[in-house]
Amino acid sequence: MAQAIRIKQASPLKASCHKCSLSNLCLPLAIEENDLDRLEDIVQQGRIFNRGEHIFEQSTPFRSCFAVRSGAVKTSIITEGGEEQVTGFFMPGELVGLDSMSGESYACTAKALERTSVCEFPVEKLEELTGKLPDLQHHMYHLMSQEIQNSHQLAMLLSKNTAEERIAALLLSLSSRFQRRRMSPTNFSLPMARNDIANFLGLAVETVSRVFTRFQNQGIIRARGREVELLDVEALQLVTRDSARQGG
Amino acid sequence: MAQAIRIKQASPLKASCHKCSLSNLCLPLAIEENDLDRLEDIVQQGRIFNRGEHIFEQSTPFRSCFAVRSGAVKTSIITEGGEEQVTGFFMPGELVGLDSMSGESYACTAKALERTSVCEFPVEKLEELTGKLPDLQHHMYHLMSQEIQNSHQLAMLLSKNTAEERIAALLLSLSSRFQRRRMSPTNFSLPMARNDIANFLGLAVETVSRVFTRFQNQGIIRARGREVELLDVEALQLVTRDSARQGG
DNA sequence: GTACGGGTTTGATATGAATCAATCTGGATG
DNA sequence: CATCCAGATTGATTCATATCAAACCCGTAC
Repeated sequence: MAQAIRIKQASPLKASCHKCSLSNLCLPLAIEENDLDRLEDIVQQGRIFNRGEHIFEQSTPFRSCFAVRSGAVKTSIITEGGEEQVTGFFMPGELVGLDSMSGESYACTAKALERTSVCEFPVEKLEELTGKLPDLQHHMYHLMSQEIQNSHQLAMLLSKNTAEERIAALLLSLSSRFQRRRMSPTNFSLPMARNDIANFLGLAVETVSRVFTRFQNQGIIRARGREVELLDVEALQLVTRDSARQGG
Repeated sequence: MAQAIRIKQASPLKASCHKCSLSNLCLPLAIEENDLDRLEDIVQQGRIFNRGEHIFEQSTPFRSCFAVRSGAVKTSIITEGGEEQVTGFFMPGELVGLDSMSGESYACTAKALERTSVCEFPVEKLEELTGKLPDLQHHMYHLMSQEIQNSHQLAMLLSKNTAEERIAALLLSLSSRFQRRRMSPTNFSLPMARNDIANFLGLAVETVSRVFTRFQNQGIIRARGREVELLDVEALQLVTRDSARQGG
């Protein structure tokens, strides 16, 4: 018993990227096998967060980016008026905090949507390392620009698409992300509440609820609480492209 | 005299960051005086674009980022359906193309809104250089995360704010950006058409027009075509905060 | 088991902005 | 100078979604 504790003390914070099952999704995917050690040197095995706990909070000093290891994370910004705007959902292998690399403090709050574990990358060390490993630097640029594109995509969705289109798009996005993680793309459990979906997509909760039931009545999905089954993926894709049909 | 010419010939494509009046806004602001040469080594003085000309086009091979030198640029993405979504406006000193650093091809189209000159930074060389200059690398991270934040801010505006709030926010954003460039913050000429504003803010042109006249009738602004005068900046700020007042 | 409460669903009504339809303006062109 | 045309404005009507209000569902606590 005392020994178990001892062992933990021996390498208390280091995570193993070599052994990590997410290495093909997360930062390791960018770098050579023999450079992995250097990444491991700077990674810290973060602690586990229970549902609802903050991983970091807006306006507190910015120290690290976090890779989701298991669970799910939601990021949001709070306005002066106290309103919340959900800016993203993050699944295992995805990096949270890239939007904060511009300043002294976090630009958003990150919250665990379920029991979640993360790996922590202190920025200073990360920047130092990316200066030495061009591939890693390149990958960081890649991730950040991806994040910009995602956000533009979201803006597009918000400004041009109907409630149904937005929700279909979200379901499909989640679906493909589950698939990349080798989970069922048609049968999954939403990590977030209706409320978060509504906020993220710029809708009222009631509207989200209504669209879910409408889709259900049309036989496109089956939804019971957070459990969702996509019965007709093609139909969903058709919904998202409806705007295109009319527009072009 | 002959000497002045000689100097120009010696570096036909090279831009002078040393002498550039935008050096306190653009990439040079990040780096030491004595490293400026290395930045100059990779910059190419781009050509001048007339109103409406493309600086780069979506889906064509991604080669470079561009700093606006004079004029103004609009970026937009085109959907499969052919719809356009304006994703941003760029003023002198700002870097265009950061959202494309993730892939082989440009993620958006950049178009000159007026007669515009740019400096070109080939990505390969830029990445190489940022690997050597930590300050420059840091600044790139800074710019990209800023871009993410901007985009989140836009998403927020689109999902939570009324037409009036969105337009007030845009006017204030432009105002402060003009100010940073030592131009009047209250008296400027909009580089973009109403149509672009509408598209960017997720509104119909008619709505933009109506809000402009409404603001005008309230004595908050004066607008004649693209010429705009902000008569009551505080009132504009109040408009943007109205949502906060009600929400919190 | 019963009571509680957050999250969700359903229904009725209100509303901001889109859409449709003219009209207007001002700069470019012959 | 008259014509043209894209962009901008104004007005009337429609519509998707917010809002308000109530009921429901289910896991948790007592």
